[in-house]
Amino acid sequence: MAQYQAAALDASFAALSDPTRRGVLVRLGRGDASITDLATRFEMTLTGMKKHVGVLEDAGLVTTEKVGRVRTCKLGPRRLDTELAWLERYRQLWDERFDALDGLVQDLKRKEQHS
Amino acid sequence: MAQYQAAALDASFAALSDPTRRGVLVRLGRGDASITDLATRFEMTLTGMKKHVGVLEDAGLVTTEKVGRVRTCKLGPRRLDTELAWLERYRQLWDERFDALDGLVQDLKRKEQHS
DNA sequence: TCGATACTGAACCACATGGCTCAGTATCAA
DNA sequence: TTGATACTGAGCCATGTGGTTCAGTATCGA
Repeated sequence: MAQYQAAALDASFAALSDPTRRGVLVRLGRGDASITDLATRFEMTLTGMKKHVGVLEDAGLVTTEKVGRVRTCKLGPRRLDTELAWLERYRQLWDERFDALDGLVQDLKRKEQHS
Repeated sequence: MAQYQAAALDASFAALSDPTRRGVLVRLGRGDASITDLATRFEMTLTGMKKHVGVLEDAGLVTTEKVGRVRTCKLGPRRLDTELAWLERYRQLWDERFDALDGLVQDLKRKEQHS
């Protein structure tokens, strides 16, 4: 089951690894926007912005619809729940790991006192 | 202030966008491991694995130390808190956005009933 | 109808990525 | 001392990325 989500995580984390794309997501959180709107705001050519939107769309984070000349972009169906869950699980692992290390250090200190 | 974290987010999300690297993190959550350990488990050459570890190290997610012939890898200082915070903020935006849309739909329905 | 607008696709560029091999170097163990 | 082990670095390859320009096509508005 975990494997089925691996590709989705690959795509969404890759999509999030670019500051422009993170910016686009935040911008779309405040309202839909056309490619031109986004290209203007992020000081980029239409073509360049369209590529970013394509990446976000492939990752399911954005959906677009073209009406007339204008392609309108809006937040997609994915709320990044899987990604959040992964990070939370990781944090848990991290905590456990460092707790274990703490325990080990305590052990060592105790042994040292008795040696 | 947000800008200062942008590069860190770039690096960590990029590091997380590869399934092997996510696997390495989980593996290290269960205990430290050498490059050879990791290369064996993920069926890859030492050189290949070393590159992955390098990416994780650059992102601050892993630290390594070489003792004798063996380089031991362990979880790094970063607990992915910034990344988690970003995703949570995004999810909030997402919720607000879709609540707003819901409101809009309600409005439209109401107007339609009265027309 | 005609100009302006909005996008689209192909093609190019420099550079990064994810893998590999191969040829080292350094260390351990017998 | 010598062989095995563990890594390291250079360099190759195919592919992807983040941007561009340029040449379209489609639509809108006067």
